[in-house]
Amino acid sequence: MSRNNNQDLRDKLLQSARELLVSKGYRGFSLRQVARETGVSATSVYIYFENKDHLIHTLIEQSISELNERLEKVYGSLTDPEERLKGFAEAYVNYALEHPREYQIIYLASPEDMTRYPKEKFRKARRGYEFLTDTIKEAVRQDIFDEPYPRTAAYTFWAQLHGVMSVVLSKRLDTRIDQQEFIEQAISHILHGFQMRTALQQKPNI
Amino acid sequence: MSRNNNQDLRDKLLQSARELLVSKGYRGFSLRQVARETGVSATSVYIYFENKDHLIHTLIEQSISELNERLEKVYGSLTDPEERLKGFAEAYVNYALEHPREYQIIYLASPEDMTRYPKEKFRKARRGYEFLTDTIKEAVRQDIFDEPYPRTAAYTFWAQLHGVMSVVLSKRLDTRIDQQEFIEQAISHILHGFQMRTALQQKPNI
Amino acid sequence: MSRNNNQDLRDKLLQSARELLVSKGYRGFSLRQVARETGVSATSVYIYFENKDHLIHTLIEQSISELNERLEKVYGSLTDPEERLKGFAEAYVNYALEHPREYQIIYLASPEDMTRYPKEKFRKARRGYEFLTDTIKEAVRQDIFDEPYPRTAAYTFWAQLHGVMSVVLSKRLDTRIDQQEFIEQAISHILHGFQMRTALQQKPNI
Amino acid sequence: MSRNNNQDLRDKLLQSARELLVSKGYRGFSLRQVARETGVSATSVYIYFENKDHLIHTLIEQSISELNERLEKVYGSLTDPEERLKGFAEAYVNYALEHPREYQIIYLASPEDMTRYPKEKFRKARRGYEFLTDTIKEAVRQDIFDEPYPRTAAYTFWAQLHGVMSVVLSKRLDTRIDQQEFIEQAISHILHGFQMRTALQQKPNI
DNA sequence: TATGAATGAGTATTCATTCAT
DNA sequence: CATGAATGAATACTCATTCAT
Repeated sequence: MSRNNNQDLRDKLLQSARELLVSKGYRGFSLRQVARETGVSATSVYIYFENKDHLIHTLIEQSISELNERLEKVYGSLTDPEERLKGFAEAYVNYALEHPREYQIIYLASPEDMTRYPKEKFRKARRGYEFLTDTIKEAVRQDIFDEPYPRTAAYTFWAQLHGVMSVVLSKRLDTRIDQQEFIEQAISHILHGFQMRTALQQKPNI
Repeated sequence: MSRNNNQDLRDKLLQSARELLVSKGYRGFSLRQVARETGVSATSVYIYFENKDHLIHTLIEQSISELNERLEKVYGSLTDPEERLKGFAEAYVNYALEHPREYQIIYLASPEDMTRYPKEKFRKARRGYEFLTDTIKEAVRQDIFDEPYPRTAAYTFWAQLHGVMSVVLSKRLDTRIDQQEFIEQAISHILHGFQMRTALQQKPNI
Repeated sequence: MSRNNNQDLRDKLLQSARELLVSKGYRGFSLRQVARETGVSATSVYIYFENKDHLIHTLIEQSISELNERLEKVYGSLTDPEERLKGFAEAYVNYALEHPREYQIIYLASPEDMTRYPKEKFRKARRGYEFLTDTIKEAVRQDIFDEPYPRTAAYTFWAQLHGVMSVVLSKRLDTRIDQQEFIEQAISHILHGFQMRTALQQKPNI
Repeated sequence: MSRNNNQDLRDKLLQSARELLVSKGYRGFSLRQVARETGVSATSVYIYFENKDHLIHTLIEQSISELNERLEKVYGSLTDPEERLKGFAEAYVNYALEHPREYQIIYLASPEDMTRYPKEKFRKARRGYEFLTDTIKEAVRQDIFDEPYPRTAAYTFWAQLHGVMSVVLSKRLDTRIDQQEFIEQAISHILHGFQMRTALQQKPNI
């Protein structure tokens, strides 16, 4: 019971933190604000989190886990490499659209900033890349793609998607452009960028 | 002479600000820090910049202008759409690599955050997109690309590149991946993503 | 015990604030000064008062309450309107003389300045006027005074007294004038100003 | 010519200062503000005024002079003591109503605050009291009033008027009270307070 | 006469964190 | 588990004033 309550408060704190972190930005974020929002004393936050960075780190980890879970689901439900890749792209985009706060938190702090916390935790984030790398490797094995460095390609894929969602969520998109259309076009471009490398290189051979 | 001195200090302040803004992030950035770093009283900053936002805005504007100039140079020196597009990508990437601080500043603040400064200035940033849009339109005219929405495609292109350089500069890249290789691969993917859309759609026709 | 300590510090802060507010004026008054004077960190003030205005407002309210209490006591202990009025004048003057700081604080900020705090609280100040108005009304009923607008007359009475004490406390009085004598004369004038209006108008009738 | 220009700028500065001083209050008042408002550099103010206090002092002196002039005019145009006193009251009130800013400036700083400037200048302010004292003395001589201490009575008169106008200008008047009515009543009370003292004391004699 | 540059001091306020309870 | 008290450090910004030009 008490366990439950504690967990509750911890979760409430994380929830408030999430909201503040993205709504008010890194600048407007403070433990005091989090405590105030949660209706608890500022000191109480320290019962659940060592310090500010620890709280933020927890937030980042949670978001990364959730995103990874989505990618894992795709990985488990599809087998064709091309379909999987498309599935990854869609899962990624949907997560960003459905949980913009959480998504943005993932990219909030770079490893550099997080001096106070172990880099080891950042490794965990790489699980998502493994699904991607694995899929690309499989595609190469099946002669669908021609990627000499699958891991590099996986990072490429991820980076391109990130760029797209980053532009969308930071509201930097030209008002004359339809968001939905933009995302679809982008995914289409990115996927075809992979497929076609093979085609391109075959072209001259013909 | 005195002119020179004044300009000097202003520039020095901007320089310090640039460094702090990216190294310490939006959080650790403060006018006092800038002043301290420049070896000048905190008050002096206000002689050259109305307030914090004004200083930051100047920084952003400078960076955007410089990047745009580079793109313009490419636009002026190349005529073939595909080559131009490649040139844009390379210019973009090179700017980001040569001036990582300036590059990151461009994406530091979203229009949302900059409440104190005119949105009109953000429009200026769009000049780069015009070069891109123009080039893609030309490619479509020459039947090289098949893009129904050139402007959307331009944003797509830009967003992908941004994602790539963002990953590079925030040091999020897996240590086992060679940065140079990663960037080249990424550019290659992005460019081919454009070219091949035509090829793809022709494929079934064969 | 701890209760006591807290209340103690709060009171000490209010005390220092009172002194500074009147001695240095609205200008020289600052929370930091208050803290310094109280021998406490500047931040500590914010534990007891939301902000500067809140502290000042508390000060004003306290003074008004105390003055009103004195008037109420007079109201309760005397019944004859003329004697009551004289009692009011004396109570008012004595309060100003005994608690010059508190008295001056009452008139420090006009409703205009206090933008951050509810006007509703200013209404509280009017309780004193009610005693006056009531007394004048009673005098009119008893045919002692001939005041067509008792409320207006109450404000008149109050304003005249305020002018007198204001001159005394701001040390604007000519050095050749005895303060005690000045106050007595003034009260006498003010009271007779009320009584005599009736007399004056009766005169011609004779 | 240049003389003229200089005088112009000095006057403009005083004008801006007057406006700021009362509109924004003592707190919002600053030399920089004055300079800004006048469209001149902050440093320029120091050409015409030694420092902030000197500027403010000049303002106070000017206002006092103007008020005294009005009283002097009344003194010169009326001879009957009672009429003169009434004339003084009306002149005083009218000046406060027509030039609220200037009027309030007179009472802005008490001698205590003006540490940086000679008390001697405050003596000048007393000229107004002399007209009053003189008039009361004359009334006593003509057996109209019975004031043992004419100078004290003069200060009494002045203080009451000040209280009245102070309440009006600081907007402390109850909204249900008509300002015009209030002022008239107040003047009437104050004047009768003088007249009637004689009457009162005669009364018992009858 | 007028100004731009520069500064030290000061202001309100917020924050992360510690400590005793 | 939870909190109130307390603080040192920091921040943006404003100001009065001086100085060299």
